[in-house]
Amino acid sequence: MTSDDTMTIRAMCEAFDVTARALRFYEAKGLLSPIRQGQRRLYTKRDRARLTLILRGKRFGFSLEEIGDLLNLYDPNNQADQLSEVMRAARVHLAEMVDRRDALNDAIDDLNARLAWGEETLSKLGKTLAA
Amino acid sequence: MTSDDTMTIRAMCEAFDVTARALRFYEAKGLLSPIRQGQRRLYTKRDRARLTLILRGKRFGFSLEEIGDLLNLYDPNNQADQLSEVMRAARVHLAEMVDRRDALNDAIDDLNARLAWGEETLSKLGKTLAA
DNA sequence: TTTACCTTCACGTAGCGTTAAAGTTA
DNA sequence: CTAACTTTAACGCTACGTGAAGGTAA
Repeated sequence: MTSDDTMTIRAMCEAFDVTARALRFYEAKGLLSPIRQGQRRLYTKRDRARLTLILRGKRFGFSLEEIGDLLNLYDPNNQADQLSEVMRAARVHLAEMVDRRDALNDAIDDLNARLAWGEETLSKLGKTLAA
Repeated sequence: MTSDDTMTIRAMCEAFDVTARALRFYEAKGLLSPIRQGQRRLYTKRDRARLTLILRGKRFGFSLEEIGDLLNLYDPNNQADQLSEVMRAARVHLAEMVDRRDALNDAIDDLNARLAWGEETLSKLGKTLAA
C-alpha cells in the first residue's frame, strides 16, 4: 500500500487471495476500474470495496454479470429502493441456492444407497467366488 | 423403436429427455457409438444402457470424462475388482458433494442473515425518512 | 545487465445451445 | 414439390488458467 492509499496488482492478490488474471478479468467485465500509472494498475480503496463485494457475491453464487448489476445499484446515493432491489435479487438467488442444495442432498442420499448396495453385492460376490 | 431394436436420434431425445446436440456431444466424447444407416445415427440398446448410466452419473455430479472411465470399467466382464474401483471413485465424489453442500448451506445461512439485516435496516430507514 | 514484475493477446477448459448451410426422406 | 428431419461445422457462453512475447523499473 503506497502512501497515496493505492495498491499494486500484486498487493491486491495477496490481500484478497485472488490471481492477477482474475483482477484483470473483473476489470474487463467492468467490475473494477483501477487508475493507471503508465501501464501499471493502481487499485484505490473504492476498488477494494468493490472487490470485497465481488468476492462476497461469488460466494453467494451470483454470476459476475449479476454482481455487476448489484454494484451499480450500490454506487449512487444508496436509498431504500436501491436496497429493496438488491434484496429482491438476493431472495431470488437464495431460493435457487436452496433448490440446488436440496437436489444435492437427494443425489447424496441416492449415491449413499448405491454404495450400500455395492458393498452388499461385493460381499456376496466374495462368498460366491470363495465357494 | 424400429423392428431391429434401434432408435433414431429423435426417439432417443424423447425417451431420455435430452437434446440431439447432447447425444452427438456424448458421441464426440466417446461415450456413445450409435451405428449408422447412411449418415443417420441409430442407437442400439447398448447405447441406451450407456446413456442411462451417463445421465445417472451426471446427476451424481461426475464429469463426462469420469463417466467415460466408469463406463469403460463396466464394459468387460465386470468382476469384484471392477466394482471396487467404481465404488472407490464414487466415495471420493460423494465426499466432494458433501463438501459442496456444506459450503452451500453456509452461504445460505449467511445470505439469510444479511437479508434479515437488510429488512431491519429498511424499517429503520423508513422511520428515518418518515420523521 | 540481470531480475522481477508488469503488460496485452489469445487459446484451452466443460457442456452443451444455437444458428447456419445443406443433404435426405416421406 | 414440400415439409420435416437429418447431418457437419463452428461460434457463443462462464470464469478464469496458462503460456507467449515483450515492456519496464531497480
